[in-house]
Amino acid sequence: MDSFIPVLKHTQLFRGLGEGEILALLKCLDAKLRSYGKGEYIFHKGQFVRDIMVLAEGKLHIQKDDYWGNSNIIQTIAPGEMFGEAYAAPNSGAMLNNVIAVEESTVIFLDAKGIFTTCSSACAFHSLVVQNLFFALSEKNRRLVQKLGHMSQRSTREKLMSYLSEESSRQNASTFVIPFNRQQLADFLSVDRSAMSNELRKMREDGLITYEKSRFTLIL
Amino acid sequence: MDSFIPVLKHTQLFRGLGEGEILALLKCLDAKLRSYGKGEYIFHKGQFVRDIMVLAEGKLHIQKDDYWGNSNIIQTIAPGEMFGEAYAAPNSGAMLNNVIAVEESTVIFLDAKGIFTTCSSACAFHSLVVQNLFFALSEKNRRLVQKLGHMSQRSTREKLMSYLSEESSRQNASTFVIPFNRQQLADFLSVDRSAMSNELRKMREDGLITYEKSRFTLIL
DNA sequence: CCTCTTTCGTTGTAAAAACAACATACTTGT
DNA sequence: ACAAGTATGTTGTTTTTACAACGAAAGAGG
Repeated sequence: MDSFIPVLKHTQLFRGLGEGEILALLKCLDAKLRSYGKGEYIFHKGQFVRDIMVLAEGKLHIQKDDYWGNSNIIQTIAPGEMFGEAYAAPNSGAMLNNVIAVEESTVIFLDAKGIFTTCSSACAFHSLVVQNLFFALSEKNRRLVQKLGHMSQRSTREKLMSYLSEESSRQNASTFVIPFNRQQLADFLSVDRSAMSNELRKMREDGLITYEKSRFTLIL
Repeated sequence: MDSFIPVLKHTQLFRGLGEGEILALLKCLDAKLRSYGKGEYIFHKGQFVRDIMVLAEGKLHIQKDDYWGNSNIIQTIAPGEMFGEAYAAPNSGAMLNNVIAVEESTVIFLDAKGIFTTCSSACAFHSLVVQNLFFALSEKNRRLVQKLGHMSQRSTREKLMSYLSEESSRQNASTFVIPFNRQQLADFLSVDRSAMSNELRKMREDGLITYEKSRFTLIL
């Protein structure tokens, strides 16, 4: 566990805290580690969760899968990122999505109720953590709205342009790498993979973009 | 302003606080009132906001409008509900959507930075407000994910079923009234109104639903 | 009560997406 | 290096959606 302190130090949740404070907090929050293999489920839809999780290493997808096998990737989680905060509040109900490891991953579990109750060991930094948590959730919120912005586009091409534009401005470069393969990008945008592949080709023919694998360049 | 205290008492933000405490907080947070006519904009996309707003009366839509005149209703706001919390954090960037009054409405503005800094008048309940804020944001988060669930459905029929099912279970009744007219529902689900109307008829013919205006009944 | 405006349903057509099927390229493990 | 499995691109067909146009119904205001 201690080996992940350097990672934790740079997470949104523990921003502004020293190593000693983090160590104390981990105790307060009854931190637990668990590892997952590629393709393994961290959570199934319908499960009840009262922990807040931080990804220590690897890569996760939060996704909604339907009866017919269609997936929709709600969000990707990179090391240092948090997930499940939206379920930390009491009366949050069951989880609405699946959480899956897309690579070998290690997850840190923190007891959520410890965050809202002042702990015995007099952690004065609790309020800072709550504030950090709030900021993180607020950022996630804005990201969800961004994604809704892509999904609300009517055509596949518009969805792609919306997503690629955002990614370009987020990475502040006209050439950038996206964290998806084709199937995953299609799942993320909720479109058919082959149709999307086709549309990408047309967009390239129309001189809007060039690409190779997951590296895209927006033209003009 | 004082006339809205009873409303505020039952908001998520001020849950658990007495009237006196709310009154003190309103002072702390430099509360301001403003009224809007039907169709008037509360915020335009691109604006910077550092306030948290509570709707005192009326009805609002948070929506994304594109260049070609398509709207996408991200969320509807009812009296007592809060909006803009996702922009309360510093470095939140500009607002991504428009906020529009769909009826005559009154909005309360609260200075966000007052919430995170301890105030001079020693409001001990600040931490409770922060916690309330967190819970509210977390619920909004889950609602956004729900909406993403509808939008990720491939066909109009599936989108409708997804939305109507949720609304039915949320209102805990097989017959229920939705807060949209046809155009608004179409905007909410990001589909064409006439095509949606058509699909609704087919669904009725197929014995899945009945409806009249905004009152729907799920069959079986 | 009448007129003007908005909402809702209906239809036909053109465009787009889903789907299925397959070829090719690329990975991974052995 | 090989084989098996996975990812990507391509194409044709079927289904669905967007769009446009219009008439009927409902509502608002004088």
